[in-house]
Amino acid sequence: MTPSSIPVTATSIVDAIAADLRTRMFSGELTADMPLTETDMATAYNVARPTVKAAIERLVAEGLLVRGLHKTARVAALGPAAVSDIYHSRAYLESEILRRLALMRLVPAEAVAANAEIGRLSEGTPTDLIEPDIRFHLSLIDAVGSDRMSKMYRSLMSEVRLCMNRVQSLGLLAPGLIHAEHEQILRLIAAGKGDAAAALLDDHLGRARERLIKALGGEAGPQADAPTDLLARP
Amino acid sequence: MTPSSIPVTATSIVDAIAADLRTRMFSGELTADMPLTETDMATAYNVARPTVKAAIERLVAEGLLVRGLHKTARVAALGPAAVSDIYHSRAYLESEILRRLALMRLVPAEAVAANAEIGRLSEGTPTDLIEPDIRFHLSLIDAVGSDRMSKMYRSLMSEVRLCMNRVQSLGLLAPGLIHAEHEQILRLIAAGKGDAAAALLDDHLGRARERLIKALGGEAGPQADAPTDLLARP
DNA sequence: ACCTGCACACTTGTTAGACAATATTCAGGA
DNA sequence: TCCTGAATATTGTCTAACAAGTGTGCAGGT
Repeated sequence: MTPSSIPVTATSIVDAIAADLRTRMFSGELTADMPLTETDMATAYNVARPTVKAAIERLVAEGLLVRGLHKTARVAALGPAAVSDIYHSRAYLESEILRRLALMRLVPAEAVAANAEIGRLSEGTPTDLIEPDIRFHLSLIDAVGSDRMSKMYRSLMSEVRLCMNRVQSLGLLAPGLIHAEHEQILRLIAAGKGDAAAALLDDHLGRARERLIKALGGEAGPQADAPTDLLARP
Repeated sequence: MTPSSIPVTATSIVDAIAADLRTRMFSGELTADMPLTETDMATAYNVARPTVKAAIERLVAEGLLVRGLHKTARVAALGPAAVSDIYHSRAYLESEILRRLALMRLVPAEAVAANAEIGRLSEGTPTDLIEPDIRFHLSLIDAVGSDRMSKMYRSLMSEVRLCMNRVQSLGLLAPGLIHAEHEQILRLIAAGKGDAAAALLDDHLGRARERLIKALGGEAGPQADAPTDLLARP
């Protein structure tokens, strides 16, 4: 009796609620700083309070929600400092990955496919770009086959998505330019030029970071975080 | 009224139990594959079952415990494949960090102090080396000032500690050699030679990984994981 | 007008007990 | 021997409740 290739998904209620909250946060239905009271959510989902409590605690561990002792959980309001940290971390992880891929001349097919999808987008569709862009970067990480690296990068990307829902309407993404830069990165990997690929990715993510910070700052977000930038690149 | 520099620590029972379990796992009191039944732990800690349940779920999220649906949680048994993944991930994160530090010629004082502590150890004290060694590597990561990078690396190091309790008695660590390699890494950072520092760290962690895998394999650990190695370094 | 202190409502932390669903174990039969 | 099925153990979830902490608003005094 050979098992089917599609794995059976035994999912608990807590998993389901956490997943639903995630998608609702990514879709922008749950905006930053919105309070998520346990009793309210318990009635809304028709489950007991401990159940939603577990789901909330899981999302807090992921960094998507924030809460203090005896305080109600809120959707994480990622300020400029947090966005800076997230994108710098992305650069740290992914640039090293590019060096390793370049050593092996390994260009993941999934990355090529995702970037081709970006190339087919017209210039006027900013939001549709997010998903294939995430797939592009994730496929590079996944290509090295490290479960932990993939998990860490996915965690960073979930925070990115949380920011993105606030700037979805802004046309700050240029599909053509991004497509070209992605292709250049893949070319450098294929040529074994790890240093150049890492440097280009640094610029690529650095510009995205600056655009995102500017977009978030323009809406007068929470300036509570220390605005001190991380290490400067020469 | 300026707040004191030491932050107030409001800790819940769940936090305390999770912390206690962590230290007991690191100390080797809780060995690999040891089952942690919720009811047993509830009576042992004199708390209700949901409380220990929350603590268990937190440790599962950290990767220190593993559990399936309706199955009792067990201390993670990190096999050769997991150790390989952990150390490769460490190398990915830390080598990129070394490049950034080298660009700024930034040698963290804490790293110097930790390595000096290693230097003062005699050759015959293997277990005392673990703590300052961890401090050395953590201080390098912390020096870039990224909360997320620090958190991710700390997560990896907690898994390392989980392995270490199984090979504590083995004298597979040579303080003199490790001290010398650490000092060489710091020298390369001070000289701005990021590539060389990253390469040396790769060797440093690579050898530690091989020794650890050999030590774990010698005790006939769970060979369940796929033994396929990750990307080879040329 | 401003600050202090207190009572109140709201929310979370934790407990107790219970039932359902699933895993594991072990005994019995083909 | 191997498979089947019941009994046990353990977890998932719920209900109800109390304890403890946070924040708010109001009264009172300076």
